[in-house]
Amino acid sequence: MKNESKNSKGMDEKLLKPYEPKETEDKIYEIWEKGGFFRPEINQSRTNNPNKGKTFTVVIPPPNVTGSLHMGHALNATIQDILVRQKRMQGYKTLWLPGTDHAGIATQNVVEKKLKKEGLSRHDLGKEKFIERVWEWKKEYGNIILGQLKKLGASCDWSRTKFTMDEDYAKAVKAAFLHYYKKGWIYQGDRVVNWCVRCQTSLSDLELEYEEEKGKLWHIKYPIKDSKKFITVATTRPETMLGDSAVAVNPKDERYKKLIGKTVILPIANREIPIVADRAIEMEFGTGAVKTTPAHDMLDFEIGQKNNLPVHKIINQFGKMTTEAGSEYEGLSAKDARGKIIIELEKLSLLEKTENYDHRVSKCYRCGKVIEPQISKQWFLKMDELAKKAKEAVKKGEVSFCPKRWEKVYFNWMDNIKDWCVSRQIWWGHKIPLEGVDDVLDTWFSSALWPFATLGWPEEESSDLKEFYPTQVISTARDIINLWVARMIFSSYEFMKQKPFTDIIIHPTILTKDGKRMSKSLGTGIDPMNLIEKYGADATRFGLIYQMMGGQDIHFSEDAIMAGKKFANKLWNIARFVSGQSEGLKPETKKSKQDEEIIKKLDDIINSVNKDMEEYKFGQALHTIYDFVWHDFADEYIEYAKKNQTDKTKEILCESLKKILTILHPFMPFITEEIWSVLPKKNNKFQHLSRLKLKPKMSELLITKEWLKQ
RNA sequence: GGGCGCGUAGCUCAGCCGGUUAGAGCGCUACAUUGACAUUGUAGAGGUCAGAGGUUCGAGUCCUCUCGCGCCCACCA
Repeated sequence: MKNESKNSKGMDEKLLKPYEPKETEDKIYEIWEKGGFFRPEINQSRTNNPNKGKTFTVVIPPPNVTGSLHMGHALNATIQDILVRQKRMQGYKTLWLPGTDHAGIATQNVVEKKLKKEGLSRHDLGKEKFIERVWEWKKEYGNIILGQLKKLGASCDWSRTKFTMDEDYAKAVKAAFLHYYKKGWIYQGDRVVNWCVRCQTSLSDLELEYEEEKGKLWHIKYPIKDSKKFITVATTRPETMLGDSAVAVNPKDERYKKLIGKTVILPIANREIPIVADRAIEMEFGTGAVKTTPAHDMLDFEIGQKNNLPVHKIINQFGKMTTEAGSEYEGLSAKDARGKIIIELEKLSLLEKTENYDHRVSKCYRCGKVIEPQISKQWFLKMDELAKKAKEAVKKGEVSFCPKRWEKVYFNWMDNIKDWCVSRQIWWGHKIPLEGVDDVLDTWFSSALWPFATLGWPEEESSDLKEFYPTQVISTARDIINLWVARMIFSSYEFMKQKPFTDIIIHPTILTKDGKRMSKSLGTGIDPMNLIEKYGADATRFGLIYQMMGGQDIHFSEDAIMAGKKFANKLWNIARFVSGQSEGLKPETKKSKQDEEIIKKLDDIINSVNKDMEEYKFGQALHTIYDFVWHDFADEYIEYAKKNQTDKTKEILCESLKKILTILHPFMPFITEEIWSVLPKKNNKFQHLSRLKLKPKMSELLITKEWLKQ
């Protein structure tokens, strides 16, 4: 940059012996950010650009404001950064739009926990004060994760950072809801929903977690009216029998065929209930006869509707028995009620047998409490029309999953789609914009609008929306394919009349070395910030991508990050050698066999890397660069060039290094930029590698003639 | 009950459309080295490519089955 001092060997003193990422990364990031290199208005300033006028847009999957960067984020951010940096260099007007999600339940829980330490509950504060506290919390901690992304080198346009509760974003949410409402697709209904008694809200099926639990299967005899016979039902939740409205059997079941239509005396409650037929009943399970509790089970609710059964809500929103459960039980917890029921049944000799039975229990994904399914009034969005279009989009290939196999997960969900329960009973979120309704919307309702609401929708005149929509790529984790990706797709077709993005990259899941899930609570997680601290951001990015092969899950090994650090050092020393060697060169104009070979090899690997990048095979691409740089360029050619110090080898060394830096830059942006900054350049237009513009194929560098020759 | 992925060196993984002595990183062994780099170089040890059968002139590579591991979906009460 400035007049560098040279030592006696002609080597830049700037290039210290070992590479120290700490000394360069923050400094370089500041240069990029201050220079506005990540802003599309600035990053496409060249005139002779073959991709002029073309945009490339990626919106980041907005991390929850509660979160801090985990390995999955780090991998995903690196993937996106590689993509946008490459496209930027290729001359696309490139926008990577960052932001955060208000994450209704998650954030509310975090703030509630904090209040608890002060001995307060949210009810002590009241709704308004509580929401104020959440905003305060968001102000203080909500952007931590964005700062961490910067440390990783993410080249987002921070001037366009969005939050799903921003004022303009709230307008978009409101507009979207009212649009559906006017269309008649929003309705209120009584449904059995997954109810979390702790969070006091309904949850969608996708917001549940399942846990295998050792339980029991109780076989209970229900007396048949005007007979001495019984019909035995099997249940894991005997306490719900107080709310039974029927016994259901499969119409094909020979054992029970004759009983269909008969009446049963429900024990304890002493109610008369019918035996009904339903094809959904599995004959093989339990006794093949199922007690039907419409208020507390989804399937039972449906059977109830088909058969016009009364609904007895016997458990309330706090998980306590209601008046309808009978005076003996009112006020008891469901668990206590169960114990009491069992004793009672034993007294009545109606308990036929008890089996051990392991089954999956659904739990709240945020607080882990057992879900209490119960009937409640909720708002729903009709899904049939929306799902149809979204399905077609993927079928027709307008939108594609990469790797393709993930589309199965999507289709499977779309084929079995149910109306979306969009109301939640928490306080932190977008209010449902209807008179007298104080529920809020499911967080994912707002996330579903992310690709266009961040660009200015519903303002028709938004220039960003016109210029940067639709986006090209979304990159995300598999577990939100349906929760988020599917919903963005149908939202976009509904509101924008077009696809939200073309390619959906589903990145690998990062597991521990022995294939276990990384989780904070299990203590198996690794904090990427520690890796950056220890090895540098470039090395961390390298290590993550280096392990990303074949679209499979990554059994994370820190060795790969270490290899990244070593590789950075290797590159650093290659640069020291290339920039240092300048005196006592023999004149030579002809290329030797070795010269020809290395030039060809480099051009070959650049083509191969470009091809892999187009197919999002980032791991393969990085392996190719690594192998070439270390083994072909350093081990072979540099050793050759040491023995043949000529004008020619010097020239080839310089040209090759510049090409290497260019192709490696999206992967390891800091060190490549740093080395670039100290290489002699004729024209200061090419001061920063991040602003370099290339032809689509990197092997044909736009400005080869101008800058390759020194 | 459906669906998906994986089983190749001690560990983490490459090996594309099937083709000569199966590769890398880390680890291990021996040697080298004050002029790019010990965060290095050279050489080396280490694999019946989960198992069985099949297709083929020829199979980690394609087909079938078996075993083992992991994940996802579904209203088995």
